[in-house]
Amino acid sequence: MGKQMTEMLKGTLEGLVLAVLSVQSAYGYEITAWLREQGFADIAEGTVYALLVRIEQRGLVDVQRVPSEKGPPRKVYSLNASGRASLDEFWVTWDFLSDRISHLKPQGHHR
Amino acid sequence: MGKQMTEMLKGTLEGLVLAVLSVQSAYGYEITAWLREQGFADIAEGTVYALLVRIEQRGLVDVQRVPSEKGPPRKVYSLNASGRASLDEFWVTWDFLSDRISHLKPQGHHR
DNA sequence: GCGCAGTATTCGGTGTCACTATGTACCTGG
DNA sequence: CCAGGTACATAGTGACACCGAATACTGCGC
Repeated sequence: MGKQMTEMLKGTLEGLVLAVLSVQSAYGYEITAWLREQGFADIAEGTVYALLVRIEQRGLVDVQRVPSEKGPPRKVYSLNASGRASLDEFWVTWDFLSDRISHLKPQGHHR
Repeated sequence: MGKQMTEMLKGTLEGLVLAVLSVQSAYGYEITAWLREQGFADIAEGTVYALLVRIEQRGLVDVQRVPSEKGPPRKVYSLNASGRASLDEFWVTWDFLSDRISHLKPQGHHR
């Protein structure tokens, strides 16, 4: 992963995960695998777990331990009301930032 | 500034500044003022100056001291070849990330 | 002439975040 | 038994934006 990507993920990775959880509950290993499929090939497992611990401690998600047939019990996270509010905020912030940045992109002005 | 914005600016602020400098050379105070006009109202002056020092040390910009009629001499930064390369990289990273994130954005109207 | 506001830059300390590296634990197949 | 996939946790590191304060140069009003 490039250094630029590492820095750019700060803040956005949390939104990304919240957005995923808003669609469907999921557990850490699953989310990591999904991110890798999406092209975040080098995302570190530890990063995702740490993020999940963080949003749990902030009360943005509810957790349920679910036994797995294939390994240790899973911690399934689901977005709660606080989490949805935080996700809404994320979209506002993202829209603002992405709007400002797109204005600066050379291709932004068409021929 | 919201905490979300603070985190999201990590990595993107540098790209933002490089993009500004690709249009025209500028000095710190000027860049800060411009950012504030663009809606980054609470951007910290110290943040911009620290960023400029950083990209100077990485050799992405050339610097020229220019006397000011209104205060102490200005440090005018201009993007060099390395800086343009780094900016190109930034756009690649940005496009990738913003593409993944936009896929997750609910385009509907339900919540 | 003196303080004050606007201009312009610098710097030490803080908190947050992604990454690295490693460890633990559970299960199945060879 | 043990190798490999599944699943989670965490101590330490580095990078970055922020805060607060300091420094310095100028022109203006009093």
